[in-house]
Amino acid sequence: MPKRVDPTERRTLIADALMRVAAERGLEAVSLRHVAAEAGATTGLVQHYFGTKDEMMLFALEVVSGHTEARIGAAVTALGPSPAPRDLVRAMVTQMLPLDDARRADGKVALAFFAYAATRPEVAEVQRRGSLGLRDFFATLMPYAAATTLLALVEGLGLYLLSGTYTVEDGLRVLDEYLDSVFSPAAGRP
Amino acid sequence: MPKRVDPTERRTLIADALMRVAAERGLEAVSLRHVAAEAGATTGLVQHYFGTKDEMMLFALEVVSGHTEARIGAAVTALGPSPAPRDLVRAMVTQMLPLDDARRADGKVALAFFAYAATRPEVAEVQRRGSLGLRDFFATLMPYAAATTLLALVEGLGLYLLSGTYTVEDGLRVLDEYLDSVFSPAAGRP
DNA sequence: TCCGCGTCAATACGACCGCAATGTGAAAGC
DNA sequence: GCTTTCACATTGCGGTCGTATTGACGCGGA
Repeated sequence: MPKRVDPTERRTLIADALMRVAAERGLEAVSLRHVAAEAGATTGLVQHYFGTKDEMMLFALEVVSGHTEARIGAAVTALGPSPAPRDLVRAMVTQMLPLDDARRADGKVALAFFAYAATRPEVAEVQRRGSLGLRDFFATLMPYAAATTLLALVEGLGLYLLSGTYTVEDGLRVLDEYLDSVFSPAAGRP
Repeated sequence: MPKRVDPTERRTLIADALMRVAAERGLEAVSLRHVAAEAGATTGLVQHYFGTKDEMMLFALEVVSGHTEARIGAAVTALGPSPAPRDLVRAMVTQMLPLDDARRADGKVALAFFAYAATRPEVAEVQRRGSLGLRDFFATLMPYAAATTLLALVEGLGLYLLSGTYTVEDGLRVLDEYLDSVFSPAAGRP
């Protein structure tokens, strides 16, 4: 047998390059050549690990959601055991907001994929499942309607933060106010 | 002078074709050839009225925002004079949601442009100005923080409605609940 | 009348695209 | 040591892209 290589390692290496290209120049700049160049490889390598471009895109989408899920998981464990519901929810949705460069890059790619999904039903299905899973989890911590609202609110905040329309302070203030309205029992009313 | 033609009429004709292509096949399928074919014209005509592709895209973006603004204006005048603030706001944001085919198509294009803007600062600036203008107007009808929240919420709802993640009923329920929380004086509390 | 210009069509060009085919090099098994 | 097989590199094909160029056609002004 010849030299053996971990295929998923190579695939994530390529997907990382893809996301760098997508974050810097947009998803429409993602081509086999550009991704290969960004990865310091040739198009042949990319072709070897992804039979077609669509395969590559789909894998990259999974990597992006993997990033956010990993961040969410880390933030949750950092909270220690049995945190207050409000803290838990806040820690989770905070990881979905573009608050630093890493999350900004992921957010850009995620947004690009959202538009990409508008004409690819199978991609849309992946996103749909992820969002609804999150919504259902939130619904165990707060009323169903509030969970639905929260998710939409966070998505919209992410958009406006990404485009620079809202400042980070505004975004966090909006988020905290909404969490207050859900989790605190109509505070400050005599 | 030779044959004269209304240039803006031709330009909107082309832009309409562009939006049809974008709504059906995604913004990445928007090319001079495709747009020209959809408009029943040649690429030469498109080039004649838009020196470059970017000019065409920018004009189309203005047309999309024009659509929503027109819908908003119509909905507002349909409300008659001096409507209740809640009704006014609801009528306006409802026009930003993809609740029928026309608004769905516009929403798809708007989403595509949002992603497009992520790598084009001058496009992002156009969108930013529009959103902040709307936010400031809403801020004359409700608290500033609530206006900020509402806009983000509507944007997120639009996304989830577009992707089919939320149903129209869910979306409208979320919207109405939020409007209740803003406009009704902590109802149902003795 | 005919000239000039606005309007549009036709075509060509160079760049880039996804993808397939083919070649090369090295390590594992015999 | 030869062969096999995986891991990549190279190259080329057919197509589409944005754009520039060029020309035809029609009509208002001289």
